[in-house]
Amino acid sequence: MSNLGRGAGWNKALVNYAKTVDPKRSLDPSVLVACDEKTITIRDGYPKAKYHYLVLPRIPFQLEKAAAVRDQVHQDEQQGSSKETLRVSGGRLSLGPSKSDRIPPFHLESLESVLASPHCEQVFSALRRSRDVAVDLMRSEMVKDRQDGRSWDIMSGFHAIPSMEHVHLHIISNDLVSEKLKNKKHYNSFRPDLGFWLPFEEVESYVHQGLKKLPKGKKEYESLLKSPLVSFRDGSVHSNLPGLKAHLLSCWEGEMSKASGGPGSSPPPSSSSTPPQPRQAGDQSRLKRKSSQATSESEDEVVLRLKR
DNA sequence: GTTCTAGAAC
DNA sequence: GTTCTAGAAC
Ligand SMILES: Nc1ncnc2c1ncn2[C@@H]1O[C@H](COP(=O)(O)O)[C@@H](O)[C@H]1O
Repeated sequence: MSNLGRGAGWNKALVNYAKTVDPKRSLDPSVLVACDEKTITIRDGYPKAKYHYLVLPRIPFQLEKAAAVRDQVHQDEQQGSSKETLRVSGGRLSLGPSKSDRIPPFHLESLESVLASPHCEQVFSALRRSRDVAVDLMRSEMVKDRQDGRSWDIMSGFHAIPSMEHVHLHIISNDLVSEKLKNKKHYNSFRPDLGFWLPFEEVESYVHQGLKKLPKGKKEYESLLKSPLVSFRDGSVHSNLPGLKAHLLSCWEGEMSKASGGPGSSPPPSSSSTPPQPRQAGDQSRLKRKSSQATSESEDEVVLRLKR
């Protein structure tokens, strides 16, 4: 388990987390945020903002039987199979969990494979539940960490083309202020207004519409990562990363110091953001300036301890 | 000379 | 994905 960052197997780290049998026992509390029957939420190992979690469907992922039959019906309809086949698969007699009641692990390899899976509704249903929990936990953590008890926008979404194996939902504070944000690809992959970042609700709506793949192709998404360094805050263009990072820090500090609507006031807990309209390079705006462990029976077992 | 980017890693 | 670092850019 030594080659986490570099070397062969670097892209398997999240699969290992997803396979954890007893996360509360075997994962360090500094890593584990929460878990339930279907998902596990961890802290991102290289956070690209002040707060950054990952929600992973667990392996094995147990299917709800009634829903699994619906999945099968849906799949059969799409494939035009006979009702005879449907009766056999849907009417199978079985008692208790069995291997055939689990999502085949390869369906969970990536966002693309989840979308293509007949079980994507169940995966997204579990992700939504855990997303909501994770956002609440992150907000609590923000409040706890600040003397003034403020919190700010939290985004949840996917990278259109992920690098790490196993589908993972990013939950990330919308500041993008982090020492670990080191290159253009990092920034553009989380820029909410570019198109590589896919808000959770957007992908969820694809699932509900029955769309089985993303609207754009791989090459198209990848080309977005090479876009110039445009601030998601005000559309300003930056000629290098250190300059952009200084700008992002000052924007966040500004947001934190401006007058608020009162004690405890914070932005609505929406997880998407509405960015400003991109501004044309060359106009007169600022350009290129140098530089508590839950007990066993709860639905969502919250592991993150919130100190008062 | 220092800062910054971007490609190799067996 | 990360780390390391050569050499481009300033
Ligand atoms: N060993 C690791 N442990 C925890 N998180 C990781 C690890 N390696 C990479 N990550 C994170 O996994 C995420 C993968 O992002 P992506 O595949 O681009 O959606 C990134 O945010 C990384 O910081």
